[in-house]
Amino acid sequence: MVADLTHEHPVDPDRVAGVRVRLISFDDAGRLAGLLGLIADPVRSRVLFALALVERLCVGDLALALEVSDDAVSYGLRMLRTAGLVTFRKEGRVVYYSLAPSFPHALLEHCLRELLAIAVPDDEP
Amino acid sequence: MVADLTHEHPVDPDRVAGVRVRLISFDDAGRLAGLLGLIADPVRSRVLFALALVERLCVGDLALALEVSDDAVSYGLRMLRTAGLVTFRKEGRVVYYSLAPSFPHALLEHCLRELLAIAVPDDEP
DNA sequence: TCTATATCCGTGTAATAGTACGGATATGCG
DNA sequence: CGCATATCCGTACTATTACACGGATATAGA
Repeated sequence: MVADLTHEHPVDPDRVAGVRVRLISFDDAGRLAGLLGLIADPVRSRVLFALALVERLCVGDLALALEVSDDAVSYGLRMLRTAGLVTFRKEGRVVYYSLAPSFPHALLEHCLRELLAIAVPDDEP
Repeated sequence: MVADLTHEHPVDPDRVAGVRVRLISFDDAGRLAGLLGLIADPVRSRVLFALALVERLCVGDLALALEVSDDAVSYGLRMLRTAGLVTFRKEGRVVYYSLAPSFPHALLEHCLRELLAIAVPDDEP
């Protein structure tokens, strides 16, 4: 039978109802996913880690430090600053980026390190 | 000039060097991104929240609770269980899913709620 | 002023991801 | 035993994404 017509009646109505009232909305989940998706990228997460380590860096130096192309860094920074996660200050022809003041510094540093520890042991082959 | 040939010399060699030695590797960042990317999805994050709320649910009930298709839930669960974030137990023809024992329950619950609070205020238009 | 540098941006593209669809499998029920 | 249900899986389609490329802009220095 067609996939979406199955399971008309809940197997466990109580739990379903419990989830229905307490679960975050699809919109909120979308926003959360947007933020997480922003960090869920090797270049961007390393940019954030790098900025957390040394406070500020310009685009070219970030590219050198991460060993990726200027374009990749520039693209990543554009998304991060559009989301308000980083700020920049132009000094002459150099643009220095830093973590935004509102950036959840300790939180992310902590969470990401923990998640990293979880991620290392086993991986999907 | 071509984008990737610019910025041959670091503007701030000390900071670049500092980042180079202390930054997480591209591989680690990839694994981290993989894990984050897994959660960075409206369906999957809500699946995780739902399972955290009511302990266990079968596929069809999850679909009902989240108001998405069976297929979407099934697909999401497949990735989550491939990554070891959820476990399942087959009872008759029903498959019940739960968060894996090793799941960073409190950590994620905490982090995601915090991130959600950050994500709500402003959004990219 | 003229040239080189640092960065940004628009466009194109290749890879990837999410999901619907159709079918397969297994289990329980009458 | 046969039918309905719950779930999984392979395939196809679509949307999205990350990035390179070429060019534009601004600034510093000669």
